[in-house]
Amino acid sequence: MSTAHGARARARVEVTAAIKDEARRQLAAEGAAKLSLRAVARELGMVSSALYRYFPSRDDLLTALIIDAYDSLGESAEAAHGAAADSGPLQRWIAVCEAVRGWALAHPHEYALIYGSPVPGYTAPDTTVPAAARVGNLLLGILRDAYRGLGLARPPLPAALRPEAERMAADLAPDLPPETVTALVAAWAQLYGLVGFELFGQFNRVVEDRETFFRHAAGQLAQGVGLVYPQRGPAS
Amino acid sequence: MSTAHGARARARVEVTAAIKDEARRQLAAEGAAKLSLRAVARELGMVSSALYRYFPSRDDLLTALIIDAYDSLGESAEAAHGAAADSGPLQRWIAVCEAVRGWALAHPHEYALIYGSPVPGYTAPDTTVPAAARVGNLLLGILRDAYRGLGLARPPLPAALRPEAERMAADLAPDLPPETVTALVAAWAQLYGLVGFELFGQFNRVVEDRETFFRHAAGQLAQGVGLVYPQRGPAS
DNA sequence: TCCAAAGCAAGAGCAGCGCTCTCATTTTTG
DNA sequence: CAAAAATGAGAGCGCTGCTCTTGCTTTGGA
Repeated sequence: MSTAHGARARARVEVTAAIKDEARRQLAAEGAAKLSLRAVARELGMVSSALYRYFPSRDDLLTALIIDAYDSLGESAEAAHGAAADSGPLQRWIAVCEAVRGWALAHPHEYALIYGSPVPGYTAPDTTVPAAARVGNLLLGILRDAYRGLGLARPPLPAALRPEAERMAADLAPDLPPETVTALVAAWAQLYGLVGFELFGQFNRVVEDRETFFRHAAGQLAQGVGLVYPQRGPAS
Repeated sequence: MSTAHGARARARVEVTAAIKDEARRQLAAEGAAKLSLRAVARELGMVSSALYRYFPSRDDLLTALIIDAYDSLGESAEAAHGAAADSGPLQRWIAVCEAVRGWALAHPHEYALIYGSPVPGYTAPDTTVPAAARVGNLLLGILRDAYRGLGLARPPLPAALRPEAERMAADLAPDLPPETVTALVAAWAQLYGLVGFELFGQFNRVVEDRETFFRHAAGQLAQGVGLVYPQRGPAS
């Protein structure tokens, strides 16, 4: 159905892909701010106006790149998780965290695109949500496995936060304790704080051995979500 | 000396301030990417080329705004810390964290400017370092007080990280244990992860009661640096 | 099979941008 | 008081995102 509509449709997906490829190259080389539709068109041997047949605006091109970046990051994390499938939850947690960091260091501009300052006036369409959730779901899965296996330590929860914690748990993982889900959301944000600080230069002149530092911090995050010092989990 | 050089020098600082004020207004209104020298000049009733007598480039204007933003954030944090001066270290820690979050929510574009994706090709000059360090120094001071008073729990440190931890401690706070300094650096990055995720929309459809969530998370960070469950500190 | 409809590339053009250069005017300084 | 420095205005260069019109090609129904 999607590939049957003749030469024209096939050419369209090819050109679309070529535009995204060239845009990604410019993004990696110069950053999102210097991504220019005209430059992309020039490099592809087309005139700039022709490009608008494929992406109605520069922001739409960026949106496409954002979704691809989320997916690329998600794939990296999932691959790392798969490679550590035989290890314990703590090792898999750390493997995923390190995959996120590794991908970010390898694709700094794409990371900045998805986790840095949002483009002004630009709000990510709902299309990006599933791709953006992949890493979170991966971490959630690790916690689920651990919860059903060895059990999870349950970080204490202040009374004021309990309603919100139960709401989040109902939304994200009804089979996990609210304490765990809340701790995961916090750890998730904190993970990106660590990666972002390293990537955006905030660790310059502060942290030198960043690899070791990050591995340790990832382990601390794991402890925060109850992955360390496991105890028998209470009945769900 | 600095104000004595006649009307021209006085006019210069006034015009410089006016430019920065107008630029800050546009920054708050539209974000850094849409900050235009021409628009600033237009609003000030001058021609765009005249503006280059005060800021040699758009990036230099941004640098000035960055330093101001760091200082504004630092002042907010210090004020909050001062207001909580009579409270215990944990309360002061949380007060500073909440001040950071509050400032970020009140000045989202300025926060994005200093803690979001760096401007492409732009590397912050060393001028920004002291201003950028103010919040960190504040948190460090809280830990120092606690360490000298009730004492701090000392988070465990893996052997692989010990050399780096000792180096960081020697650089940042030779009077504090390496475990504490390492934990602080991590908590510092994680704090900005939490703030950034909320600010940049990553918590949309995930966290609703963000105030309560953040307060809890800040308390968890405090625990991570040893501020909770204080025990008699060992000899320094 | 033919023809209207739709898809597409190209070019010209608009308004805006950062930035540079020149020129006249004003203030400061030796 | 004259030389030097600072300042503002204007024109202009090359770039940007984006729109509109003009022809050409592919497509799908009669």
